[in-house]
Amino acid sequence: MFSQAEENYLKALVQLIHFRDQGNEVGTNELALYLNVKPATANDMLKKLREKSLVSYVKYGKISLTTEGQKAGMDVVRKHRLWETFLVEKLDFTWDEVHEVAEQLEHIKSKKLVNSLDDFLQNPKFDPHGDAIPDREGRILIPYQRLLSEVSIGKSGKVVSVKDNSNSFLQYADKIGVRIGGMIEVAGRESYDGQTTLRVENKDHTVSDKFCMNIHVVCPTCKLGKDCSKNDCSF
Amino acid sequence: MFSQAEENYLKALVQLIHFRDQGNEVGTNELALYLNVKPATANDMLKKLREKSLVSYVKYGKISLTTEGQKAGMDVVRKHRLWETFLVEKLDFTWDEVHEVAEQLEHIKSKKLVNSLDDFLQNPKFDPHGDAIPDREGRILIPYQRLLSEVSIGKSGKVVSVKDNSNSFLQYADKIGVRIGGMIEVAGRESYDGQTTLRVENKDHTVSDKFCMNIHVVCPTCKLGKDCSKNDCSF
DNA sequence: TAATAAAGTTAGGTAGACCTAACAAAAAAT
DNA sequence: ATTTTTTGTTAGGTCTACCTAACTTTATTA
Repeated sequence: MFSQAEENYLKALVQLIHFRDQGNEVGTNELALYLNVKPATANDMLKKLREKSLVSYVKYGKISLTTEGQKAGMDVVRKHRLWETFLVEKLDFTWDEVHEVAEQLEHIKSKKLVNSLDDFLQNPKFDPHGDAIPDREGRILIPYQRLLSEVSIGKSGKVVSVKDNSNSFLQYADKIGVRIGGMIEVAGRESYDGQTTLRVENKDHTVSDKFCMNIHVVCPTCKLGKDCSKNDCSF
Repeated sequence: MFSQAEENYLKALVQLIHFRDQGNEVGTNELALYLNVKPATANDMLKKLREKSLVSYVKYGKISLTTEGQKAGMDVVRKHRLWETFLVEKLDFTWDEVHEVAEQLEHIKSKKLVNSLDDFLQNPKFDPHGDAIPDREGRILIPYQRLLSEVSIGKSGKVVSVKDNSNSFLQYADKIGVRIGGMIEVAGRESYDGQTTLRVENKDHTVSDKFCMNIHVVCPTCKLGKDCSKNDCSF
């Protein structure tokens, strides 16, 4: 079994290496920044994880996860996202309240618990933020998604996830009716600065390009699969 | 907030001081034994808890909890028992599988989580072992209960709790149909060695006195309250 | 390409929670 | 009431996960 700290590093590496749109190279500094520790600390831990064959990297080189390390990290992500789903669906937590608690719950060690919880929630494929939940083997479904900032004028998308998890962002999104599973139409976009007019629940809101770059949407007709273009796709 | 270790000590002290039938005096050695640590370790922690005004004791003297310490310990017990209830009722864990996982879950820090869970479970008063669940203020209902070994021949009792939580005991109890909430009739008892014949679900089982001393039962007609004798009590 | 900046590493140090071994006080037994 | 046993305490050490400060390597840029 892994310590809580080890699990945090493995999860962080999975997120930085596998769950990012571009730039899947990770360094000590970036990892440290992500985990709110100092580079020296991250470096210590990387050596420890290398000893345990969970990561592979050479001095001054880039970091990658071994198969075993990736599996372990995925498992933490799986638990985190299942607990988030539980909190929202069963205990009526709101979208922006779950993260902190899930950070603790993800470290509970019990295979039976995770799998029972999965069944209890009816094996959800996506969590309340719209992120994919890895299955027992660490596999995830990858919806064909793009940033709201890249959706053409006049087209619509269904919100599947957000990149920013800060309270200020989540509350703002919530206020203008932007939530996971909801539809957004791009009514207009200013070429000068990317200011974008969104139509949400029949109301228009003008938001910044920055805001749009934090929201992932999928084509509402063909949510899954990479062959989206074959259908009469919204994008 | 308290560390996980601190919480464990506070919980242990609550159990040893308040949740025991007799001998509510606790010493360093006993506490250490209970927590599977060495006396020196327990002593270190006691000094730390005294610093924080959670326990009060003098060198070589007996240990007691301050009001604050008792509240904190009760809170851990509350969480432990709520999670056990959740595991059994919602995730179909069995009686003897819950303890280990609840030991981890009890340390999750979120008032909202505990109270939501409490509501989700419909504010249970007793956990799957039949132990009382403290409420938000740390209060518990005390059922008028006695040991099965003290129930007279011919009388019946409803099982409310067990003292032994070892797997061997729990599995044995389960095998002969003894479970929380179930009825047991004392059909006979050998005065020589206390061998007792129990009638459970219309079957008779002969068990040892030791076994009976681990089971708490309440009068089935007047479960709560100390004024049991007023009614036509089964005992 | 040499100077500067950024990224990564090492050495040595702290706090928490545990340990062993030696010792002191209190309780029990002779 | 003295010895023995039990119980409790102290001192000093380990391991984990963090830290700072100093240093080295790699990358950037002038």
